[in-house]
Amino acid sequence: MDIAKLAGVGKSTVSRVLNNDHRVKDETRALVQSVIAQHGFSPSKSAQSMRARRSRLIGVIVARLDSSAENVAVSGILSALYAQGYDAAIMESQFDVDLTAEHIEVLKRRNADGVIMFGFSEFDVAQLSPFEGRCVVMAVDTDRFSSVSYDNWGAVEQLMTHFHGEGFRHISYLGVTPKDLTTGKVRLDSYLSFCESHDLTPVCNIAEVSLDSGYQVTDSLIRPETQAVVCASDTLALAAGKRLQDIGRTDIRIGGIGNHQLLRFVFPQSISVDLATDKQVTPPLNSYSTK
Amino acid sequence: MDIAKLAGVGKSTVSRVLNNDHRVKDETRALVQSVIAQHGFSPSKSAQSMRARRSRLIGVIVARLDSSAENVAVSGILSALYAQGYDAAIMESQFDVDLTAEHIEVLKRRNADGVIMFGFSEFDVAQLSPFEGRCVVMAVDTDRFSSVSYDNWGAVEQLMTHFHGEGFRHISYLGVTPKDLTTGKVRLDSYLSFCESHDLTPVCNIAEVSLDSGYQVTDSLIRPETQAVVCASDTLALAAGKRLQDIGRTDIRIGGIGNHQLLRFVFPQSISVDLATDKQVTPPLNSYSTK
DNA sequence: CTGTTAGCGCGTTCAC
DNA sequence: GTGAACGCGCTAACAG
Repeated sequence: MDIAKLAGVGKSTVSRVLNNDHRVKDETRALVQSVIAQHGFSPSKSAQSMRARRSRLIGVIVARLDSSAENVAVSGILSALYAQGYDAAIMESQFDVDLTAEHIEVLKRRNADGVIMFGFSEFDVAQLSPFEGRCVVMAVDTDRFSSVSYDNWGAVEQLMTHFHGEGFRHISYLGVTPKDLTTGKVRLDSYLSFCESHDLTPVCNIAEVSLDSGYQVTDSLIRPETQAVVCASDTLALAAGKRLQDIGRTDIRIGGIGNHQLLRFVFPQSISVDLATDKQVTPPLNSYSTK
Repeated sequence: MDIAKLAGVGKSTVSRVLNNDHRVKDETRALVQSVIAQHGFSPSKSAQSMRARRSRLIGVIVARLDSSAENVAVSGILSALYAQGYDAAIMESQFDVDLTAEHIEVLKRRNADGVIMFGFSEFDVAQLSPFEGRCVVMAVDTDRFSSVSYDNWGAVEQLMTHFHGEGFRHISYLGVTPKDLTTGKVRLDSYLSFCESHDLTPVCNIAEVSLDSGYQVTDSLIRPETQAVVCASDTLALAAGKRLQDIGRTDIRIGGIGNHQLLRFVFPQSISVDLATDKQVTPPLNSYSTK
């Protein structure tokens, strides 16, 4: 260690200063610190994590970097991590199982202390076994790992209750494929269940996760008596809103999930529930807040 | 190295297998590989980068994780990086000088091989001095580091030329504060210059970078004769589009910068130029493509 | 072709 | 309080 000789002290003294060990005389500490500052020295994380057997690095694997829902969560996660003195390695799975596997491998090789993974349908949680006990899976239900699952059922129910409370009895639903368990099946089931228990006639259809698809499929949901359209995501809600506008049905209200700011801005007749405020954490972990 | 003993060979042989060194007998290689596979072993990046004096890690500091313009660029950067066998450390500056400094410090401590930084007004490129010669600054003009600057002037000019070519002579401009050199001043100057050289009367104003602000400021740009509004960003264009819709001026065309998919979807009367296709790289670097 | 040796920069004993 | 010595997992240089 260069600093040690420059300050005329031993390596371990420098190490102690770096780690705020109290067993250092104040003058010595000041001296070492000034030398460190002068040379812009900073300890190597590689060496530290090699020796200390931990890296203070947490991998955060999102599905898409440009997903607004994930961004909200990531933003909270990052500040919580930084506050605890951890670094984050943000990676993008792109819903790709192989790419995800590579990311996990990299995290393993970097001695990551843990992983926060945003799940997707095809993702096999078993891939996380190297991080067993040190990982959290978001937006997926699994009993093998700690998981934070969004309250998909509740989100749809919340929207339905809202519209139903306004006296609406003709509420359509625009969803995504049930192959996607959480965004697809659970939300659709929640809609159907609500309809059944409240004696409503369900009118629903499935679209791709794209604006154009949502736009086109919307037509199949519109009857003269339709009063609202609940959508499985804000992207679909935007698409539906646009279609409704184009066919002059601005009387129809829109419900989305994700709390995307553009939705309400462009289509004020819409509401969107925020998944981030309504999570279910299983089992209990060290608490972290999205704030 | 555990693998070495298990396979009954020397450490360096294992190392050679790991690094695809040809100087290993095929059987030995196969043996070692099978042992490696059996134990799910993978070499520690910490140890490697400590020894090899390089980490194959590149820091990518974006301003905002949810910026669509940056996401487009990052997406291309990531695939280019992965293709070259590099890892990326994605970080978010949030336009915060201090946070950026911390990120750079972390990258230094992790022995990052280089940095790709998306600049912002207050950012002082001097902070990157530890990575002198090994960094690229995006969206900022500087002669100290390699920089990729978007063609801000050209983007506005392109939009103006487009509308002018359609015969429009009353084109307003909605910009952001000139304190922001690239998004603010350069784009505004480009507008003013175009007006002067084409004998148009400039009508322009400055908004905050928010939907609400853009919405409000739009009014000040609208005259009975107004034919188009060019905006400094797609966010502002969305805001303007909404305002124009609300006041029934859908005859007015909109120009944005950033190629945000929602803009054209919601307001088909708009066009948006893509900064990503029109970059200026200074000085020449190892080429990389956003594709 | 393969094994042995010497550090990379740090934290952690253990002596002083 | 402080310094010297050792080893983390790996690669490069050298010796077979």
